[in-house]
Amino acid sequence: MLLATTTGCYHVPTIYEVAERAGVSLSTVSRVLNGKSSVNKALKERVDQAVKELNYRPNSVARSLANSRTDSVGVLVPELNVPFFGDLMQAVESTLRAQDKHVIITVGRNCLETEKDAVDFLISRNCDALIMHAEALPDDYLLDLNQNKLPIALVNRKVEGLPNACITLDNEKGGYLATRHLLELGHKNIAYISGPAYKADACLRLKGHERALIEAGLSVNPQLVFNGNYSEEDGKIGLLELMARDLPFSALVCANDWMASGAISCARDLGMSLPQDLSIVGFDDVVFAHHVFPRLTTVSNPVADMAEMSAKYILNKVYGQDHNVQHCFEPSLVVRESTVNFEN
Amino acid sequence: MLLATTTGCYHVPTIYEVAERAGVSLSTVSRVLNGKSSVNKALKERVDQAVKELNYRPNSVARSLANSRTDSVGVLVPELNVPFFGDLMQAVESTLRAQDKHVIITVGRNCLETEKDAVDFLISRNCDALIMHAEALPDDYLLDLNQNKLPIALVNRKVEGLPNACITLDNEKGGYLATRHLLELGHKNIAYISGPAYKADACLRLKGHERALIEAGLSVNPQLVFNGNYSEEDGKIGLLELMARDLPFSALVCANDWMASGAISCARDLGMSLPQDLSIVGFDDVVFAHHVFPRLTTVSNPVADMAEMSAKYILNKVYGQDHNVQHCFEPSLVVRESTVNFEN
DNA sequence: GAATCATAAGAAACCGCTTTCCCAAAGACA
DNA sequence: TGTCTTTGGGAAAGCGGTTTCTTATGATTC
Repeated sequence: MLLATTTGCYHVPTIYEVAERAGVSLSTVSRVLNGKSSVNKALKERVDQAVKELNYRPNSVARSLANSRTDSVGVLVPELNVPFFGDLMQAVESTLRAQDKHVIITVGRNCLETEKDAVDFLISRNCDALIMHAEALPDDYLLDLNQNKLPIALVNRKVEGLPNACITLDNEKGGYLATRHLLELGHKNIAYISGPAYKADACLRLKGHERALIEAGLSVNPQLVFNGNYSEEDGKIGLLELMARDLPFSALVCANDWMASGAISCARDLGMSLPQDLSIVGFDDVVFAHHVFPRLTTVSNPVADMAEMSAKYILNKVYGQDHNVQHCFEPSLVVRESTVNFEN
Repeated sequence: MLLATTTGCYHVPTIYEVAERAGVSLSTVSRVLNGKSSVNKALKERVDQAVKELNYRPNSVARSLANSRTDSVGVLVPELNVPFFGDLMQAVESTLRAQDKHVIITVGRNCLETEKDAVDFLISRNCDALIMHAEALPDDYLLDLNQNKLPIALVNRKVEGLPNACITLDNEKGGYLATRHLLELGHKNIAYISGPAYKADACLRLKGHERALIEAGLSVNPQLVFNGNYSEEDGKIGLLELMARDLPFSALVCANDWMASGAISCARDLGMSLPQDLSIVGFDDVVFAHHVFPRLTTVSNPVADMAEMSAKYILNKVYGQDHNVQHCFEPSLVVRESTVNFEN
């Protein structure tokens, strides 16, 4: 408990008061607290005792000023109210807080200006490092940041020149798994709604899809691919467009769960019965994937693991800890009820 | 741009260097920067010029130490990866950041110990104030905090003795709206899956439900009420239990969307066709409410507005700003496809 | 027993900024 | 013109720690 004073305010004890109570100098107190230098056992005990009696807690601001470390890590995510990024933050926050670091979270909104703003803001708060899920910032910018001695970790993004900072998913394999699953169910005509072509993950997922087709001896037909922008709306538009092209397909891979959800709504609106008329696979396995009907078969994206790893990387890099760091993660297939054997 | 030095490191300019370059003392620079005291116009211009040339940014840590304000607000939410709290954080973060404050986010996990831990942590980071969606912390604890001169704002919670700090929803009205909607559709036998009885919002929602029934001249039958814990699982259990009681009901109100989603899955597993066999209303209108099938009719919870308001309250209270603060918010009905006229 | 060397604790500088205190210059007034 | 206020800027004292530098003490060596 803090000590009440007559003002009704609560006085926060300083290191001076601890030193006085313990009858030592404040440098000794500091040494005891940080344990970096050896201190006589008797003195140490007196200090510990005083700390306990006063319920002393070092002032984190003063400490930061003195050793130019804030014990804070800036986090940049596109949105806060999207479960995928929620998982990311959850993992980062708990990993760092367990080591007494804290996170300062900012939002980038997939917009270059907002992301730059956010990074400026984090820099102005003297963050020791940055963990980012950056969508719009160009590679050069990230390289610059890092060269300015601000350690960064990038989740879900690969930047040439920053091999260590990047924690990524094997997106190609994910795309491959999704399509191979459908092939194994007997589907031969598989449509694909991709993410935007300028995003590396979208390209890799598509590439994996194509590899699966080729391995199965099938041809890749660009007419069966639609380029969306990862939004629910584009799932709808994509399905309509693909159907308008008049090529038959019995299954559909969507490059994320949002588009899959949009496609499902759309299919139902068109009077199709799912999954019999159309098998659908998503990607990411976000929270709501099992809320959609039929429950979505999808590729899990271990974003929480990746986020935890990014935090560990920072703990190593900035705070001298020693965790094992894995840079590339494997996706896996989660089979639910939106895919079914091809019947014909 | 920062200035490169020969070490490859980047030197961050201090207020001394600004003063030197402008040919004034550092107190003058400080005065110009904070604008609290009048400064000769010519000097001010020289300082501004120097600031620009050096790309000077005040060190936030040193500033905090000197004026014992960190310009940071601690935020406590139960989970990060739940859209409802995502909305809350999004609103708080953007409102505060627009005023150059930052948020430090911590997670409480609906657990007393974790919540206390989180608050301790936030206090140790010298937050200027706390915004909380506290689930487990008792009222006394919150009163204590506030009396210790740490301003707090409570979202979605009413604590006697802290009338100003509480930003709440009219839950009673929400429960009323949900049930009245069903009554207007002709339903007479309406079951209810409640949240835990120890939560004030759950009780109020139930009370609203009962008021609607009474206003319609119907009786309140406790046999048609099940007490859940707001989890998806309890939506399932609740529906099964209610059906086992063998009283007919054509509609169901769930005290939140998660339980509604659970009930929907369960109903479908039981072979019911929705919404014909059972109309279901949720509460909160979380992101996935329109992903479930049938799309969920629910009561919207303006959590983002409430969160923004809590941030404004703190801006007023701690940072001397002057926003209008509204303490009680109104829910509204969102009609989708999970409710339908009672046919018989 | 004197000289050498660790070891540990205290004194003081420092981190970068705010703010009080003080004094000089300028304006107001008689 | 001389005194009294204002006004505005500089010097310096914190804010609460860390860390370097210095010195006192006791242990080790010859």
